[in-house]
Amino acid sequence: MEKPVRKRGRPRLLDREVGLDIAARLFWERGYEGTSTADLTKAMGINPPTLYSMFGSKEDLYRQALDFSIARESTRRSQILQSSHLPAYDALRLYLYDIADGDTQPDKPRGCMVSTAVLQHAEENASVARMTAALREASMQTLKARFDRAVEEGELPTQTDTDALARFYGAIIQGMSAQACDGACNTRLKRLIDIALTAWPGELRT
Amino acid sequence: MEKPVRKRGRPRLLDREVGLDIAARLFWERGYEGTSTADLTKAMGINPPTLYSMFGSKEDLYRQALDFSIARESTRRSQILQSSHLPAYDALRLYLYDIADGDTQPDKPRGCMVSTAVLQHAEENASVARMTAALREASMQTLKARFDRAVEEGELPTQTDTDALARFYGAIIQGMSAQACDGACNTRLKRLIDIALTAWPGELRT
DNA sequence: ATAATTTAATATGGATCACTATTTAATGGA
DNA sequence: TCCATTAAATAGTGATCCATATTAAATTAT
Repeated sequence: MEKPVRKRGRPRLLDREVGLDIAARLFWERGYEGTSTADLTKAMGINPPTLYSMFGSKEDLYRQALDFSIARESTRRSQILQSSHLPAYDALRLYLYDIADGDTQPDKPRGCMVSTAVLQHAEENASVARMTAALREASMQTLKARFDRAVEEGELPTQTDTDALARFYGAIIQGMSAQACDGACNTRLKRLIDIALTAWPGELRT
Repeated sequence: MEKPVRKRGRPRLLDREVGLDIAARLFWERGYEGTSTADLTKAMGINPPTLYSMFGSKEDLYRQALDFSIARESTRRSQILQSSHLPAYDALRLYLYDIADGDTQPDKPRGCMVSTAVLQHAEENASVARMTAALREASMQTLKARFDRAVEEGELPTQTDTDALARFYGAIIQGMSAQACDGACNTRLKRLIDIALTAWPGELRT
């Protein structure tokens, strides 16, 4: 961790990560198409040219904001899910609870930022939609990998369709996120999770 | 059914219901914000003033297109769900399968048109979002009412939290619709449903 | 035929969209 | 001090957004 050596030239008024955090929140609340560059520059307190020199384009900024948010919070969630000393069932439960609770910041929207992002979209935004779809697919594969491990470790029946099971709990995350958009509180989301967990096909070693 | 008595004046080139069907499909694929009035007029083969004289505004058209689609297809689905000679479990299964299959028309998108509509949105579209959220809530209440009946008829335990159960299967529909947007086929959606049905807390009289 | 009625087409309005060419300001180094 | 460097601010760009005032066309009634 270097001390930020001041380069020569005019100093930046906006920290890059602060900007990404603001952008991520706006995109999360309003969606990609519902967030204008004017919204973004206003929220960041900068002028349009600054936004474009820092982040490239609206689409580039969206990618960077997603990467930044995922890197920051998905790391914790992945650790919960992959934790080697937790049975798969408990890891899944804590993983889902974490999504229901959302960030520690109270004004931050609950649910998952990518699970319902850019589902319907204008043709011109197809590339953005492909990106979010790929992130969702990756999330499904992460769940599947954990379930495959559970099969190997005898926590799930050997004939378990782990792919289908991953897409089922992926659907739960997507449904939770949709209902969070509609204002559902986290206790309500956790009731939803509790029901979803009764579909767990393996033994419960809790 | 009256024969369409020709009124005097220039005849319409576009049938109202044909226009609503075209609009519904576009809004479904691209979302409310992702569909422009230019997209709509082009697809209907009309000019902007015709669209506004027939439907009022973009938002009015969206409401009418949703009402039209719901009236046409939700009637069948409601009949499946409310069918008096079907156990609640089977009614629910057929109801969900119907959503997974989508319309008979092959090019029509699968999933539910409202379950993931206008979740994130610009502030200026808040009223549209409130409408779709209200439709989703109504759909949840429809499920809950069916489950309440199932409790009365002894198909579900008396202590069943029917509200939570309705929101769980509502989440399934939302997750299905999201995955359908990402290209999931109906057999994959049905596998998802089959897992969700294992969370059914009552007896299976099938 | 002419009028009355209804709808369609032309042409465009103001606002906002994502984005940028140019100029100005603020720093460190020589 | 003066320059090189870096970033911010000004002031827009053409395109597209939703919507409409006005005119032209197509029909029935008289």
